Amino acid sequence: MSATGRPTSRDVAHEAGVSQSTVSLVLGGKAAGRVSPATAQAVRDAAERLGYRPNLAARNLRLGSTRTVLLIVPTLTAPFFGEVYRGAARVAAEHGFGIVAYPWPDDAGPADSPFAAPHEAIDGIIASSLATDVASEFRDTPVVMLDSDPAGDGSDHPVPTVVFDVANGMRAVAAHLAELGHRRIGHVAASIDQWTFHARGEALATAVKALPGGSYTRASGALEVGSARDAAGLLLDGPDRPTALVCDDDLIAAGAYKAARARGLDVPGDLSVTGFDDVQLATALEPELTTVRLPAEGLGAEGMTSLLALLKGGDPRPSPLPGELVVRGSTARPRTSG
Amino acid sequence: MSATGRPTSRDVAHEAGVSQSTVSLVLGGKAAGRVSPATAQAVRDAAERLGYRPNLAARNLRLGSTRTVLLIVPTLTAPFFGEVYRGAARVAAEHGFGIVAYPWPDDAGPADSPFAAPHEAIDGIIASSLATDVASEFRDTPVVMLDSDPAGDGSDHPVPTVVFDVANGMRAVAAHLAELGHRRIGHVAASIDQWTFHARGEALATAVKALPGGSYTRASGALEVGSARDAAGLLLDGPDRPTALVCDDDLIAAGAYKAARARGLDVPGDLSVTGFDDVQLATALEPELTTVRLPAEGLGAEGMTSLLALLKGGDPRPSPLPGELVVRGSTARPRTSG
DNA sequence: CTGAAAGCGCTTACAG
DNA sequence: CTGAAAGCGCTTACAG
Repeated sequence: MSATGRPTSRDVAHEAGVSQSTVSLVLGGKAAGRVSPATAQAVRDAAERLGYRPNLAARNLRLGSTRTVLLIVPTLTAPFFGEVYRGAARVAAEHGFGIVAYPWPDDAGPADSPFAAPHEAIDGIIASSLATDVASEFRDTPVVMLDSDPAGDGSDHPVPTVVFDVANGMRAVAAHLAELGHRRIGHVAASIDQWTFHARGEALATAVKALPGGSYTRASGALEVGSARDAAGLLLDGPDRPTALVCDDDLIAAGAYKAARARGLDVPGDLSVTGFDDVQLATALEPELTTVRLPAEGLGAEGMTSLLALLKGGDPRPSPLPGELVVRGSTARPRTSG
Repeated sequence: MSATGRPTSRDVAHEAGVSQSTVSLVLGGKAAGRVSPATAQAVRDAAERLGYRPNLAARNLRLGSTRTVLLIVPTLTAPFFGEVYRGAARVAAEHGFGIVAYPWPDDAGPADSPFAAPHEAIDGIIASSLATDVASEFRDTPVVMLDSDPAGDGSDHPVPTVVFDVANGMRAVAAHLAELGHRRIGHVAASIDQWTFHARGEALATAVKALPGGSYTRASGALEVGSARDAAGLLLDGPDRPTALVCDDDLIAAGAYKAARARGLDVPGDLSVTGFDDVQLATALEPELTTVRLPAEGLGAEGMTSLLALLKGGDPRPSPLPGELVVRGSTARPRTSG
């Protein structure tokens, strides 16, 4: 056995009384028709006795591939990214790949790029909800972007990008509110410079303004309850108070609830509120939140599928993933319909 | 340049007109006093021109260490684990280690153990909130457990374990409620077989029963809003309705809010409610939730510190991390004090 | 100050 | 059916 105490394939070979290459063949599953069943069994027994596990660094070096993909997310602290991971991991597992999650740049503390980290031994990258220009940091590593501007950074080397069809989701929200009779619609926006929020805002403004008698007002704040409450308050205290508040995100909707309650407004009696994403919070709130469910797991799965295609030399062009309006208790006809 | 297109240290050597070992010395930061500044600079320039990045599989194989630690968590979909990751990653980065997150067994889909995955090339494992007996799966890989039974599985080979002092947290909740005048206290428990929930329940029951006139009732449900609402409802509909509901978790408290509202009970006027964890939801609720803040980031940091000690051959015995009672709007004197 | 060489533990042609 | 050998790209004594 080696000095470190960890057995190698040589140790197994010695134990089984065969050559090291035979061990490799057997344990690599390439023994069929090349090694006698008895020998193969002896090798497996020896490996078992010694508690042998192959050294992956050696295998990776030899094969020039790690069958591992790095999933870069802005934070692990949002449930959304856990679902993205799950979807990517499922597809990866079906193809013998593993996924490693890497929060960057936020959670990691000292601004170390993924390539300062030891996980560099990877075949490809899925980057979620990051600015498009980070793709250039990855040099020649194949990369797929998630939830980013599909138009890319305008470079001549477009990166495959999987997005939600958030515009359509916002149009569904606007249509739902319009059907209930709402015309004065306030938008509590996230003041975050990300493609998805720009797309949400644009789609909503366009849809509301296209409504006969539609009026669109807007205030924005950080993606955080207190800030969202203040932004919603601005809209509620302004002239021509909106009868409905469309929020860029479920957490922002929680802030809108607080602003409403602080002013003695009942949701949905006096004010309808909608969210976006449909995270767990949406059903924890009272009343439960009308929102747009985004298939986060599907995003991860589609991202991994595209990356696999890319690794095979293909040129994937993923289509946007549709969201789904989920109507719950936070929307109703406006008291003074008009 | 190699056939794969990725430059190696040989390529850099050739470009710079030096030997491969000199390249390794320079780029490995071991050139001081051994390589002339001019040569060193030539090497760095050549590496830059070629876009050279070292092959980590080769380095790992040579060094026998990956300086990478696997963080195993039951799910990535809870914000709690994101914070654990952040704490562990911070300490790891300070020591030149990287952290790789691995959800297991839940999120990964097909029940593949961490050792079926390609990430096996690791130096150690931090396992959070898993059953203690999984530690035996890891054979000779150094492992530290987080948020698990500190007594271990009773084997002769105890695993270093970092926990929160949840018992003390529950005692603080009980003391807070007792001081407000509550005596009939209901416990909405999580029906999950994990050390932390057993410890929470035991500490609360003991503390309440020690109160003069104290009465403890209990109902349990899954860690999910609807199930928590039903469990809380059971307690509220029973004889001698409790004046306060102590919940095992913030999400369960959201369920308790719903049960109260469904019965026309005001929180905190008619019913005080407390949570545990202090996740984002706690301040998104209305009223904001009195709860116990658990230092999740500290748990990750302490776990990594213990693992580093273990890797150095030490015998770490981490102490429990204290929680902190955070009093907000969901607790008040009972209407009929006594 | 610099280079030739050994070797980490695998996989896979190749020879027998 | 089995084994000897090359080589993946590094790091690090060792020799000069």
